[in-house]
Amino acid sequence: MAGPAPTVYLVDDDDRVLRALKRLLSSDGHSVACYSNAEEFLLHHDPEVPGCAVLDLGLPGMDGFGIQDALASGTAQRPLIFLTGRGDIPASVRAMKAGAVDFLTKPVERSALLAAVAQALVRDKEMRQNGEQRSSLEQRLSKLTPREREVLTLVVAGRLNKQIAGELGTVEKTIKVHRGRMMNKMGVRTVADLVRLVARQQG
Amino acid sequence: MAGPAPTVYLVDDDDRVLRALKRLLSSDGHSVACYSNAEEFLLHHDPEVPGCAVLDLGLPGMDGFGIQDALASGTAQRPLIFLTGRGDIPASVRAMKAGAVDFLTKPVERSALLAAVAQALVRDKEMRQNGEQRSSLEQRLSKLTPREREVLTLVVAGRLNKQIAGELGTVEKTIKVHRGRMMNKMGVRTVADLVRLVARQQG
DNA sequence: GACGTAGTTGGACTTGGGTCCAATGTGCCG
DNA sequence: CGGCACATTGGACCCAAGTCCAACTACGTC
Repeated sequence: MAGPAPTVYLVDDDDRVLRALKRLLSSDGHSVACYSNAEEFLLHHDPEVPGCAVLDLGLPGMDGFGIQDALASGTAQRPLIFLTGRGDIPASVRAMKAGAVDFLTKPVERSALLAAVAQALVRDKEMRQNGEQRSSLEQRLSKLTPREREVLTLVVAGRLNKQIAGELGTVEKTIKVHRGRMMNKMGVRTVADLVRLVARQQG
Repeated sequence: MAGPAPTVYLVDDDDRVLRALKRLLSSDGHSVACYSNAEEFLLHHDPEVPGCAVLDLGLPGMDGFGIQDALASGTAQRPLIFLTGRGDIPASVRAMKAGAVDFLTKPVERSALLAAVAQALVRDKEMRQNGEQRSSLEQRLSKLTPREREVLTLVVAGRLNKQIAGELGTVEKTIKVHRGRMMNKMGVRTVADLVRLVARQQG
C-alpha cells in the first residue's frame, strides 16, 4: 500500500559535494542515491520510485537543463531542485519556468535545501496520486467499446438517452444498454460519480 | 462583451526607463500606464481592467516584492513581470515561486519583454475567465437556502433522493422539492451539468 | 462453419426523478 | 398581528433510467 520509500537522487560531478549532501539528507531521514553525471542518472533511476532529484546545473556533458528536458519529454515526471555555483538569473528563471521546485546557490544552507527537498517530496506525492487516478481512469476507459465511449461522452455532457440516440443515429433502447454496460465498466453507479471521475482529468 | 482593452502597467522610479518602455510597448500595440512608485500603482490601478504589470524590483519605499505581496493578499490578481538592474538569483527564484510570469534583467531585450508581456496577457485573460465563472457560480450559490445547499452537496456526491432524505432526517418527497428548486436556481437541467459546474472549482 | 465481440432492438417491468396543486408549521420583521 | 421566507409533506401523474430475458446482425478469427 505504502510503496517504496521516497528517494532523493543527487547528481553532481564533484564527489565531495555528493558526499556532503548525502550526509546532510541522510541525517534528515531521507533515502539517497548518488550519480556523478546526467546520463548515469537518467539510465539508472527508476521512475516508479517516488522522490525528487537535486541537480547540479553545471554538469559535464548533459547539464541540469538537459535532465529537465529529458524528463519532461518522457512520461516520467520528478520534482527537481537545482543547485549551482555559477548560475545566473536567466538560468534560474528558465529552471523555475520549466517547473523546478527551487533553484539554490552553493554554498547552500542546510535548512534551505532540506525545506526544498521536503516541498519537492510533497509535490511528487501529489503528482503520483494524480497519476494513479489518471491511469486507473484510462485503464477503465480502455475496456469500453467505441460505442460505449461515445455514449460516455454524451452522458457526461448531460444529454438524455433520447438525445444521445438521435445524435448517434439509433434508438433510446440501444443507448440504455450501452449506457448500463459503460457505467459497469467504469465502476460507477450514478451520473454524478461518472462526471466527477472523467471531468476532473480532462478539465 | 469584450470589455476594456488590456493595459500594461509600468512601475519604475527612473523616468527615462519608464518612457523607453512605454514607447516600446506602445509600438507593439499595447495600452500603457506608468507609475513611478509602488504606492501610486497600488492606489490608482483598477483591478477590473485586464492587463499585466512590469515592475522594477528596486523601487524606493515599497519594492516589487511588496507589490507582489500586496496583490496576493488582496483578491485582485494580476500577472507580474519583474525587471531589475541589480537582482540576484534568490530574488528571481522568490519572484517566480510567487507566481511571476518572468524575471528580466536590464538592459532588457525588446523581444524578451514583448514575449513576456504577451504571455502575461494570456495568463491574465485566462484568470479573468476563470474568475468570472467562479463569481457567477458563487452568485448562484448565494441564492440557495441552507437546506438547498445541503441537498446540492449530496446530489453532487451522487446520493439518491432517498439517501439524502435519510441523511437529512426527512422524507424523499421533501428532497425532491428542494432539489428541483436548487437545480432551477443553479440554472442547470441535469445532474451532469451541476457536477461539472461545482466540481470544477472546489475539485 | 463455429465462435466471440460488438452493436442492435423488442417487451415488460421497476425504480428514480421531476412537476403541479395544495396545504401545514415555524421563525422573523415591521 | 400580518406577511414573508423557509422547510415540510401528500397526492397524482409523467418522464427518464435501469434491468431481465431474448433475439438478430455483422465482422473477424480459428
